[in-house]
Amino acid sequence: MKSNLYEKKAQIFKALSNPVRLEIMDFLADGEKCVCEIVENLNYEQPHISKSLIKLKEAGLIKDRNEGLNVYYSLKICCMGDFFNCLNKILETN
Amino acid sequence: MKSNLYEKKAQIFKALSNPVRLEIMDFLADGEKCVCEIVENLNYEQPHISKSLIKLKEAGLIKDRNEGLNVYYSLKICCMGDFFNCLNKILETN
DNA sequence: ATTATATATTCCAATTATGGCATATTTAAT
DNA sequence: ATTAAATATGCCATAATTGGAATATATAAT
Repeated sequence: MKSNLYEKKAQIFKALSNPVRLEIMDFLADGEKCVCEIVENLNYEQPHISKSLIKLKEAGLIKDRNEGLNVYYSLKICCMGDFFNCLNKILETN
Repeated sequence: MKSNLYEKKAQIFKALSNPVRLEIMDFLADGEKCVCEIVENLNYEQPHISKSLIKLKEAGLIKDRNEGLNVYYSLKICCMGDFFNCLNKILETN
């Protein structure tokens, strides 16, 4: 029960424990974006971006929406901003 | 510069991306504890706990203090609670 | 039906994390 | 100086993650 909950939380943190995926989260904080926009703006291979998005989605951090050929991703979590601010403080401190 | 910042944040998330370490963070939320108390309360080997604590400390999430033979660890971060509440919401949703 | 475009998947080698066990280090007490 | 107790470190096999390259799938347009 309880340990299972820690597992699930760890899963979420794991999804966020990668610089590329963090950069994607940051980019999505600006609003919904299609994969192509993300690939254009961040400098990584399209398959890499795609895999990163899927990992974030599986963790429940973002959601997707199809429109023709495009897939639009957006944040599904509202409290990232606060926590990121907190992290910035930590990074300043040490 | 910027990518380096994402690296560092990813490092913090990585430290939190493990159920044992999350359980330790939760336990420390109650207040400062020595390693022995953590080992007694959580059911893991002492070396495992010790290594987990060091990883959390390196990430800047906890701090330590020596007193005789004992080493006391405590949280160095104030915003975990809010973010954990947010995670709970996510976990309820999916 | 063919072609083009957007996105996802598979495969793979290299790196990194995990957790157990044995052992080392440090401090205090006798 | 020895011993005991608390904590940290090193070693190791296994498992998971990483990111690149090639390929597959799906949708739309001609």
